[in-house]
Amino acid sequence: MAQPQLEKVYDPNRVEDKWYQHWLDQNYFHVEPDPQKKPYTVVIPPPNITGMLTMGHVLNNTIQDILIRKARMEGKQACWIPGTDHASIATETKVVDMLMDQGIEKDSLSREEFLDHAWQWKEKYGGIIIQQLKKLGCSCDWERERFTMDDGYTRAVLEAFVKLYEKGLIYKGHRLVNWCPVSKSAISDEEVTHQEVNGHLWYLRYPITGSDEFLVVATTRPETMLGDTAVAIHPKDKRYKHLLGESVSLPLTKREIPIIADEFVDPEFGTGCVKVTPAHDPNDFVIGERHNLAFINIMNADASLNSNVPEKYRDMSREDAREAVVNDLEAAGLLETIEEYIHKVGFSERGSVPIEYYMSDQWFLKMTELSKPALDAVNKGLINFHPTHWVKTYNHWMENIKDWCISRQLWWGHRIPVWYHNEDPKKIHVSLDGPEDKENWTQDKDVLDTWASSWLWPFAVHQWPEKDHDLDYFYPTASLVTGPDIIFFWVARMIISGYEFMDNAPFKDVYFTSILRDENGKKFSKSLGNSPDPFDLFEKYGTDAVRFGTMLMAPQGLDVLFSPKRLEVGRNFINKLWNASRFVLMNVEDDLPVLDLSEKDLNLPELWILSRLQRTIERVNRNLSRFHFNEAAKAIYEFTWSDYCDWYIEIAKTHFSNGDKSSANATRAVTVHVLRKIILLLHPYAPFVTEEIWSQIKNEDDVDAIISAWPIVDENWIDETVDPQMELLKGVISSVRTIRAQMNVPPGKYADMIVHCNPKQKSILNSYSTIIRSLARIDNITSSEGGNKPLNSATSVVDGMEIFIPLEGLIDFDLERNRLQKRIDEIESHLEVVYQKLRNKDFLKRAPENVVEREKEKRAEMSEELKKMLSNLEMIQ
RNA sequence: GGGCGCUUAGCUCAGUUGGUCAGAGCGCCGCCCUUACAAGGCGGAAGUCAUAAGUUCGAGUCUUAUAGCGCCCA
Repeated sequence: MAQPQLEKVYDPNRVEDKWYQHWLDQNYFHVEPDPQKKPYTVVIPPPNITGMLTMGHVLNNTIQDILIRKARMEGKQACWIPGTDHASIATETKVVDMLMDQGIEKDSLSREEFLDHAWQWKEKYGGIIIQQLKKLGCSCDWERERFTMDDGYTRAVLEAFVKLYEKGLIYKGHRLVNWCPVSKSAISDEEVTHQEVNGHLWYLRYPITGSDEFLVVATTRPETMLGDTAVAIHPKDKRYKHLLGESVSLPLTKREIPIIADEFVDPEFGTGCVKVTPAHDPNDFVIGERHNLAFINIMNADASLNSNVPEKYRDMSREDAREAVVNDLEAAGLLETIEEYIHKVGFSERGSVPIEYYMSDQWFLKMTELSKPALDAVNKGLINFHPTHWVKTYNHWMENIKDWCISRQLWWGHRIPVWYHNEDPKKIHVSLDGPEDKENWTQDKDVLDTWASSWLWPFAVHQWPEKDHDLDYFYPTASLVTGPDIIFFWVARMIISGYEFMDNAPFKDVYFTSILRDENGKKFSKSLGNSPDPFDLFEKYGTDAVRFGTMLMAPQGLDVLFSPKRLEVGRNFINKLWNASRFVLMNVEDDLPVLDLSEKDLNLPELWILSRLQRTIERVNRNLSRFHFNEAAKAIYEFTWSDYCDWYIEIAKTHFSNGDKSSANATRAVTVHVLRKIILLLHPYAPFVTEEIWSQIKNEDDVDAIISAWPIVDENWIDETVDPQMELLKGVISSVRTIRAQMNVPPGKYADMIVHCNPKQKSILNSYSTIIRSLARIDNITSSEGGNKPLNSATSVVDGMEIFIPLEGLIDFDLERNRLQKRIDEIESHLEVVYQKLRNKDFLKRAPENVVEREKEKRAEMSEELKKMLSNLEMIQ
């Protein structure tokens, strides 16, 4: 026997970096177009350069790695294109904070100076997450790494803008937009999240001009009253109808504002009178346009109040202004009452503060026409969502799509390629390189929304819009793996841009991952601090275990309650596999058996495990092809642990020790063969440990696991007849073990077994008696077709066979009676169900024949077992 | 208000097109350091498949309603 070449416990730290470096050295991850081979492309959802690896990234990128590694093993040109995105708002915020720490105000810098700092920051920190993806084992084609602000990519982004502008799809508008006071920029509808907050409803009295009376309006935002330009009532509201055409005197200001009627007003809300602030509320904006009201912007970019409000309130923050306004109104006796009020407030996703609605000049992209081919593609099945239920969400958004505000008041990003003539700003120039006489023009100060660059990702990672061999070969991509939280931000828009610019879908399948939550169901988030650091987990369990464990616990389409404890399953499995491999290596001769299995005369356990292996390969492939990663993982897990380790290897031990060289060698060959297939099936999930084990068990001239041929089903090894035979063997062994355990037979004591069975069963038992003796700890096996039942025995019935274990002196008859009675009750209740079906004439008439047949068999089998159990019980009464 | 999803063992979840006596991991109970693995082995206990009705010969699975929970959109 060879010495074990593997350590007793798997040590991930010893092998992970070694193999990753080896793969890089061999350049396995890089591919070039090869017309002889099929491409399989995945583009990474580019992580943000400010980002650090989270468990969400682990989940997402492990899945992509699984797809890519499998495709590579299948001999495809598997290309996983990595990269990062520049994240305008997030990065600019980081850089501004960093400068602040150095005592530098952003406003004191020129745009160029600021961008210098930003690029420096990017060089320093922007690559961290890429390094982290390498630790995770991602087999990306690093030679193709892209960044959304690379020169080439930038050209693509600007080119797309110009093309859309020239088609008349981009326009500039003075509109009310979502405004983030922290970033001091517009943000898109998708970047606003609505949350319920406990607020108040303030009832304010507005004096009616020329009267002693008041009109009372209710508002959640009293400070905005400084920008009111009307009070509105419902046209049919009898309470107020007589006031139409009158005006009120707006408190705290000296302005007279009209009382108007508008259908939009809900007479049930508050008093039925609403204040109208057209420059700060989307509904009021519409009313303002309808009634030609004044639009008074009362805020600065940071949401402090501007010079359009009375001096007293100028430069106050909106929070301070609210307090001051309420106090002053109260002092003036104009505050009627305050109610507790729960309402939804829009928050800036980045700034985590309530957004403002803010009037400003912004660039918009018309979406309605653009979205049509993308909507069709998904509904016609040209693009498949997994799970499919996301289609409805997609459709709903696409069918109600609004124009996209693509400008951002930031410096870090793609500067909008629009120039205004210095003499006449109405004259504009839109092009990639700008006007020739640049000195007469001024470029737009704003940059584009980051998503307006990443929506081009599947083709802009190549040389688009240049003619490009790589683009031709690698586009469209195969699958996209991403979180459902960015279905609108990114997925929908990529599909739109794919059809607009490439006239083709960017991918065929979209897999939406689970959302990870903690044990209490809270979404992992930075602000809650409930997100585990993946590197702690890699350290504790090993990267493969984290990958495999995560895949095992991530169901399709549902959220995952993640807990590090659940990764123990993964770690234990990796360790189990490791030790099984150790065992195999300890039991093969110095040179591994090179055997042509088809020439061997194999025994039942060998035929069985090979047949089970085919079923497992089939199950893994089927589930991977339908993106059920957890079920494929489970198939590998169950086969390896339950079939291979618990049964086959235990059986193999008896062959290794019983001296028959030819059968031992056949067993060795099968043992190694099956293990190799397991290793290859598992490789995409757990690349490091499998490559390590593979290096020990492969044939000398075999290539590395990462490029070995992916296992496919070999029909020759599927044998329908071996399963029932093996089940018989396993059933006998299990049932003896159960008797032993329940009768407290000491593990070291071997018992005898007497079996009453049919000739066929007898033949199986005789052929494999060594196995039974070893696994069930039996001395002598006596089998006959019937005869006297041995006394003082524990009994059980397996597949019609009666098993007797004589336990003179050891048997506790009370225990045994209870045991038998319990089983009898069980059979009787099941049998009753079967009888009910078979008594039902409709069942006999309408159910398919094989189903009826099966019920009849069950009736026969269970009646037989019941009869035997009853008579055995009788014996010990 | 509209949409989507979920409810199966103490916990976390599987469960293909309706048809084995409903499964796994963790936890729990008993025995075992059996020369790959105690991160292990063997055995065991544990479920009215949320509730109600319907379709069907037959429902965890299909339909409808109800309740509870979660998410998205307005």
